[in-house]
Amino acid sequence: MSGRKAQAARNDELILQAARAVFTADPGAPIAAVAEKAGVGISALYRRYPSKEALLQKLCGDGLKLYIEVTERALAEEGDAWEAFAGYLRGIVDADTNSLTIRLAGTFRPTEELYRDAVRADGLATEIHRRTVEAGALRPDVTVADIALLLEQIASIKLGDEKRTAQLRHRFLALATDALRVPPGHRELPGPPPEDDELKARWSPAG
Amino acid sequence: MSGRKAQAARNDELILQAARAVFTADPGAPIAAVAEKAGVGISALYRRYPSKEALLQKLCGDGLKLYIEVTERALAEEGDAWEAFAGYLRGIVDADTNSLTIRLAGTFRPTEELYRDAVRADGLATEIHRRTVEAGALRPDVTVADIALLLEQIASIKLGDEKRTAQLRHRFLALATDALRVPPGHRELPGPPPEDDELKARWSPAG
DNA sequence: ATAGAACGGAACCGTACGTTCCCGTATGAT
DNA sequence: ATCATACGGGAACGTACGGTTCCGTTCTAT
Repeated sequence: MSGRKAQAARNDELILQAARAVFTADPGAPIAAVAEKAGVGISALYRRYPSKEALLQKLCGDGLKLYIEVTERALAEEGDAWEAFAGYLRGIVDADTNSLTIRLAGTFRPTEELYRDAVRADGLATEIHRRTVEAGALRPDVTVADIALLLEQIASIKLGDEKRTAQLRHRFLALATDALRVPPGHRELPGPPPEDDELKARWSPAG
Repeated sequence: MSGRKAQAARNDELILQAARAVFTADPGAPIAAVAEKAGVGISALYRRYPSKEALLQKLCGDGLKLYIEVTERALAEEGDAWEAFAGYLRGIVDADTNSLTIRLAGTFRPTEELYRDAVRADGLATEIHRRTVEAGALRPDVTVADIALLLEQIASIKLGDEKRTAQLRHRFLALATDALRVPPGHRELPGPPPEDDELKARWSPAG
């Protein structure tokens, strides 16, 4: 495969990577910025996606699938429950799906498929949380929603280039992790934990 | 004092409160939203501030002064060093100055006064950090910049109304606090801590 | 009554961005 | 070699948005 077909296939990937990078850095970025970053014209974008919304849905869907993948991998681990959980958290931070999936919330209408994947991701997160609590490794007053919100906070860190940002995120993840583990005696956490409804509400158009 | 003068004086305050509320909720909000929230016309705004930028500078300055006030109050405390520090963190979260001061970074040119206050705030934060570390209450591998970035993360939480948001922020502050205190044995934090330069870089127009 | 301060809000204008359209170009078949 | 065509580049279009200005109105003090 060469010539036009090859360029088209290469552009497919180029555009997705550029879009991911651009919108991760700035969720409100114009579509022209994506084209420029990808080194292609705007037509190349519109040939593949009928609108900006469609592109965002695609990116969000991919992010969600990656999230699911990482979580499933963590659930498959058989060793120490705490290590599996800590590795899961690191995996999510590395995958950096929260920056896109969540910061784009409310900027487009979720598709049916997106919704199904979100439910599945939710179920998996609940599962690994439950497993870790039951193993007595994760403090039981921390809910799944707490973890979700914690990961969002870490995703909110953005300083310097990509590499530095990742480094700092892992630094703060380590700090948070110290607080999550069961051994030491903790004070009771103030206030009720975040509810699923509260987190979901942000996906409605009037976010 | 009554009539027009009274309304003018009332509007001064009304406008500032509205501006704070609106820009805290959405740093990119239009100026018309402030006028509407304050229940006044746009003229009332432009009579007091020559431009949007001037209003933002005023808000930012006020936030910085409040930050300084809270920190000074914490430094004045004579009791347990850890309790003073924990109270300081809660005070900053309550004052909610980070939402404005930091999220507005780069959207306007900092004034000379703003710069001086920032330096002062920086000094005070360093002082209370140093004091707490020296008292052996705060883990020594956590820097002032770490604390600053941590407070930013907590300020990034925004869920439901103002009350609920404050509640959740305190919940996660409590979690983070558990990780900061000295007693338990921690793993070494990965990656170098954030540098002052990194944090300051965001204030340049090309943020 | 009248001058003038304070306002309300419509109108103006520049900008930014999603989308469309036209044209050049390289490809692959004839 | 030629040609029909798919593909992509990027200018151009239309629209929405938001900062700022401006004018008519209202209310106060004299």
